[in-house]
Amino acid sequence: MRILYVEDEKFLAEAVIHLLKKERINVDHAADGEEGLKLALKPNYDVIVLDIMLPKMSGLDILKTVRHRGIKTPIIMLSALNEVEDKVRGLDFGADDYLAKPFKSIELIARIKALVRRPALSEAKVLNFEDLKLNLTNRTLNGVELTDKEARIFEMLIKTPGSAITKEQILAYVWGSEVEFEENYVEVYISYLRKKLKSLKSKVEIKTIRNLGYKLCSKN
Amino acid sequence: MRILYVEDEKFLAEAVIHLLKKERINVDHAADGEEGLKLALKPNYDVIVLDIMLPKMSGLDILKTVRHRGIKTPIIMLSALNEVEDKVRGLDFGADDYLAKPFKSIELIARIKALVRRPALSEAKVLNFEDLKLNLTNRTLNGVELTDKEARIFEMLIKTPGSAITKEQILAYVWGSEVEFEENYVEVYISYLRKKLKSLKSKVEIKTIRNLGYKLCSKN
DNA sequence: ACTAAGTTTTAAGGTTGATTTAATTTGTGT
DNA sequence: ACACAAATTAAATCAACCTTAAAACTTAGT
Repeated sequence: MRILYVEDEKFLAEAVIHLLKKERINVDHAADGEEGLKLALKPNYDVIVLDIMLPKMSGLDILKTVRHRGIKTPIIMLSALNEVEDKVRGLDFGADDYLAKPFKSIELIARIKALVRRPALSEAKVLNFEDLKLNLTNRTLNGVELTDKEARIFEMLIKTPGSAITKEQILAYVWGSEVEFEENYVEVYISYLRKKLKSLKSKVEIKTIRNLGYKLCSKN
Repeated sequence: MRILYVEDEKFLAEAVIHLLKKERINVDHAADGEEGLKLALKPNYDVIVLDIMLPKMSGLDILKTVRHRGIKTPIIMLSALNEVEDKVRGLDFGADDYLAKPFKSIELIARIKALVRRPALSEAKVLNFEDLKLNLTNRTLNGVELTDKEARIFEMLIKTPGSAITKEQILAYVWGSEVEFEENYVEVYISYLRKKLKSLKSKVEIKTIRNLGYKLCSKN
């Protein structure tokens, strides 16, 4: 599990990070709002923890921007002021939980885990469309193995059957928004996926919509 | 046999530990709730004994957290108050037994032994997959001896034949929360397990799924 | 307490295969 | 037919993973 923790109080941050690591939670830390936002837009995190009062850009602004971009990662807000105001505003803007400072680390850990609740060891995450079955637990498409990037792109496609997704959306989700945008990345991987669909003799194909993006649909 | 005993009353704790040691039971002792939880999450104990009233974190909270993590170690709750309330709540949260204070040490010892004997009686701990038979009672894989860590990792793999498990999951289950995260531990042990599978000429192999984890599957 | 055997941790170097890069070819709409 | 978008391919790169061996622990036996 990997989380992003945006916190400017150096001493507190260090203590919390230490405890999170002991819990096997990987932590990226940002010490101000701008860096926090930059990292928050990467598609790497299971949970984002945002202090509200931050240099350069407030936690609430990060929250707003992230949600505005359509990123659904669970977010926990922290506030030094136990003000109902902040709490209400945070939850309004799409935060998932709220914790007043000072808090016990164990409390934060519990809330992080509550938000993630990963599926039990055995249950597989499977997505279906027509004759296709994408298994994200062992990263196979009808038995054929996919690489990390292939699987994430196909996950996007299969989650929105019918409607198209743009290359920008794919880049944002799979590569994160910090990368130099190279649309060719997407083209290369779409090509790999098509090759695999062909080898599966699937009835489904990835259709190009010029100047827009791609969508999954039945042949003919 | 190794147990964890979480108890803040120093004098009582010393007396009980002394008697347990006479019984050749190895005891780790924690004097407050936080330390208790930390130790309880290690996968080292045959039984955990939790006082309910503790500094920093109550025994009930430890119990809840431990069970929430899927740890099945038998747990005995101790309460200074002979309150039905506590008893009921403890058992609800997944405790295996309950003992009211004051208790006689011999009583505690009897209950610990009762709990340890239990699984041996009911379940023959054998897990199968293809041509492999993992015996957890004597820790052998088709007759070949495994070390503790090897056996625990292989147990995870064989319990989820279809799907992959991540290094994080393995670290959490086998090493518990105490270690600074070292993925190389897992890699080393996977390597040892592969060597043993090879020497068994098994049809089964451990497959790496890059950036995800490992799974067990038939060759070819 | 000392020794020996077995297990786990540490660390370094080697290998592999997914990803990136880049050049070329194919396709599409006007 | 033209211009531009998208597809394809193969080679280069780089991070993830593997292996090994030695050091550091543990445990049990004398």
